[in-house]
Formats: sequence, C-alpha cells, structure tokens
Amino acid sequence: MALANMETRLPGEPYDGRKGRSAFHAGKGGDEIVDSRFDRRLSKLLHHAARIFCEKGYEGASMRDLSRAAGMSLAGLYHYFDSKEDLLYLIQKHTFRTIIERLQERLKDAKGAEQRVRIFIENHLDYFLANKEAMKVLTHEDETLKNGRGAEIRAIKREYYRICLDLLEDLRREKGLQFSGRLAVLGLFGMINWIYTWHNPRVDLDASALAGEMSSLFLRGVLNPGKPKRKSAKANA
Amino acid sequence: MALANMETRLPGEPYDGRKGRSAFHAGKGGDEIVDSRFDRRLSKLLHHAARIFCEKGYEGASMRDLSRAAGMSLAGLYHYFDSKEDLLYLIQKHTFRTIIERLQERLKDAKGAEQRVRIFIENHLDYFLANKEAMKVLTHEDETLKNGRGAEIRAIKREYYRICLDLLEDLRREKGLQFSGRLAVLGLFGMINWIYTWHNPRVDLDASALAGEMSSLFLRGVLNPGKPKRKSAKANA
DNA sequence: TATAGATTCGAACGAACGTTCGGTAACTTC
DNA sequence: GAAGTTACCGAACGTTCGTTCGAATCTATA
Repeated sequence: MALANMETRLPGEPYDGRKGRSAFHAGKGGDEIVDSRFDRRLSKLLHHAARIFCEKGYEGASMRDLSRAAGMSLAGLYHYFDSKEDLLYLIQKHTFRTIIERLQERLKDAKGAEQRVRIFIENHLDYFLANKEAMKVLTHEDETLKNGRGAEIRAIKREYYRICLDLLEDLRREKGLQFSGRLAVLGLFGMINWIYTWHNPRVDLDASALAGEMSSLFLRGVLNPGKPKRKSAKANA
Repeated sequence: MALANMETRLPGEPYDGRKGRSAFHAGKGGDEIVDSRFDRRLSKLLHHAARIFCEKGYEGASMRDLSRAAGMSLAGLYHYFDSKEDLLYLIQKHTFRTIIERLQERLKDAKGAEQRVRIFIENHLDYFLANKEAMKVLTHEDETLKNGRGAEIRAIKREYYRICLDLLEDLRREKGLQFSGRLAVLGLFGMINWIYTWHNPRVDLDASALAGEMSSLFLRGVLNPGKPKRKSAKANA
C-alpha cells in the first residue's frame, strides 16, 4: 500500500512526484500557472534537500535533518513528496532537465563544431558552479536510485551523453580527425564533473574562465595529431 | 569508553587498526612476519568490505551485509577492527599507500618528464582497474571519514596530489611551457578517476591501452601551444 | 461567516542500525 | 593435559531510521 505508486506506472512514464496537487499539470487551455503555493514550497524543499544530500550524502542524510533545515515537521514533509527516494528523484530530474534545456537554448545560434563543443563545456560548468549542491547530488548519487526512478534518470543521462557524443563526432568529421568518441566524451565528462571535488571559488577561476581553460586543454588534446613517440613533428593521422 | 581510542592519539599518529594483535608491529629484530593468521583474515575481511562499500556505498552498507558476505557472525567482525569507520579507514589507507608505493617503484628508473607523467597515468589506471572496488571506495567515499582518520587520509591524498603536481611542473619547465599546474593536475585526476563510473572490461580498452590513450589526450592538451581563437597558426606562449 | 480543501503537526510504529557483553570453542605453549 | 591466549558467536542493548495516522489549523471561496 505504501508503495502503491512505486512500480505501477507504465515503464517510461515519469513519476508525478507532486501528489496531484500541482498546477503544473496543464489545464484545458494548455500550460498555465506554474507557480502555485504548493510548487513554490516544494521547490524550496528541494533546495534544502539538495544542500543536505550534498553535505551528508543521500544515505547519510535523514528526513529529520531535512525537517530541521526546512523548519517543518517531519510529518509535514510528506505532504510534498512520497518518500525520501522520490525526493532524490525530483532533485536529479529537475537538475538534469534544466541543464539540458539551457544547453539546447545556447546551441541554437551556434555555428561550427568546435564552437559548439565549447558551448557544451561552458554550459556545463556554468550550471555546475551556479548549482553546486544539486549538481553534486546528481553526480555523486549516480547509482543510488533503483528501479523505475533510476531507469528514468539513467535515460536522461544517456540523452545528455548522446548530445555530447554527437557534438564530438561532428567535430571529428569536420576536422577529418580520428579518435574514439566514447573515450573523448568520458574523458571530457571526467574533467568537468570532477570539479565538485575541488573547486573553491576563493581560489579557482570562475565558470567562464574555467570553461575556457578546460576547452583549450581538451580541444588541443583532441584536435592535434598524435605524434608517435618523441620528437617527431609530422605524423600519421 | 567505546570511543576510547577514537581521538586520544597524537595528531598525525596513525591508528593501529589491528587492536595490537598483529605481527606487523616490528619485533626487536626489525620487521619480521607480516602474514600472521590475524593479518590474513583481516585482509580478506577488508576485501569483502571493499566490495560491499563499493556496491551499496559506505552509509548504505550495513555490518550485517559484511557479516553475511564474510560468512562470519556480526559480533565476530569486531575482533578484527574497532568500528565501521575504522574499516573504511583501513581500506582507504592501504589502497592509497599501495598505489603510491608502486608508483615510486616505477618512477625509479624513468627519465624525461614526459615519460614520467605517462608512468604516473599508467600506474594509476593499472591499479585502478585491477582493484576497482577498493579504488571506487577510495574515490567515492572521499569526504566520508571525519576527524583524525579523515585527516590522515587527506594527508596521503595531498601527498599523491603533490607527486603529480611536481611531475607536471617538471614537464612544464623541461618544455618551456605555460599552464596552471593545479588545473592540469585536477583535470587529469578527473579524467583518470572518473573511469570507475563507466569502465566496462567487456567493452573498453584494458588499463595499459587506456593509459596510452589518456596520456596522449592529456599530453597533447598540455604540450601544444594554445591558439588564441580560430584559424591562426602562431600565437603567444 | 460557513464550508471545503490544503497544509501542518505530535506521537507513534516497526524495522534496521552499530556496537557490546558474557560465554564457548579452538589453538598454542609448557 | 593444564593454563593461557586467540577466535568466534548468540543475544541483546539503546538509538535512529523512514513512514504513517488522526487530528488540528490555516486559506480561499461562496
């Protein structure tokens, strides 16, 4: 009973996650109010939760921690979501969807494969550093969600991966290069996701400068022809 | 009482972690037997624990999970270590110390800054892929340990970071380049640590081939002069 | 101001957690 | 084979966990 809405959806059907109270679901005239009282409160709760999951990890954080941080009773929280797992799911879905949405917006008016890769990197770092807590939760709690919710997040992740892979393969084609797309994507993801373990705003560059540096590092690595061993300027493709 | 040996050491003094029963502590004639019954059993327990921490995360894994996996009673486990936290500490310390030890061995007979950087990367990936579980625990549970144990692991981490930084600064000097050592180290760490999230032995290259690819990607990125924007061959240093 | 629904709460539930304790069995040393 | 140490276990301790329930309070509309 408690797990009623757990696995009774159609596969691929997203969880509502709002207990049917939100004005998000479109009325007869299409999307309308997206900022009901309920939605605003839920959004604040998600931010509090992201901060706590970021600090103590998903498993290490308790609903009592969240209730304390949000200034709301433990029982009251459950008015806004179904379970702790649902909470993580909502955070990850919203974060992932937003970063993809912003990326597609920025890619609209971009010409040239190299420029588009730079935009990908800058968008990622911009959003990462502006939403450190949620992005750490997205990155660090990668394998935490199971079953339906996990599958849905993993699907979004594949979508994001695919976008990056396509950009890199366009680049490869445009410049007539040879490299493994998979390796390039995952190497790049490593570089730009790892920042949550070290970036300190008082010491390190800001997002846009960082994006510039990392783009250069990565693109030079990908664009330049591999020299076979040592001291030999011209080499095979 | 229960936390007696928790914070009563001198700062910097490592935890024994063996409850004084190990033959590890040198006798009068220097180091002798390193493989007492106790040590061998402990080592097996650490492997089981690494596997479980890897699968479910440190917080998500229970001592009962470990007792089941090790085929030993819950109470019996505590004969070998003080606490769950101690367990994580022992895994991380041993893993980190071993990877550094092997690196220093390999660096002994290596000439040329570039070659030494390649060795660093190869050693890291070799060990990572041969000890995936422990390395994931080391990497993923980075901020889990607190207080004394956490400080000690963090010190080893700084040592490892420093080794890499020195290698890269040697390279920069030798080739007369200009780049941020910190950014290069952390970018490289991102690339080579991220593999635990994606490497699939049935699909991906093995450690040595992967090390070759990543070394090329990274070194080309670092070694090649930065071109300012677009289509301009010669640029500033 | 009456009413319906949305929102919040205190209190409690059963389950799972890390750890401890007293005792038994096994091994080592003389 | 007695004595002493090491290895291990069943059972329980006290705490914390995620979640639920019924009731109380707020808010918006008529």
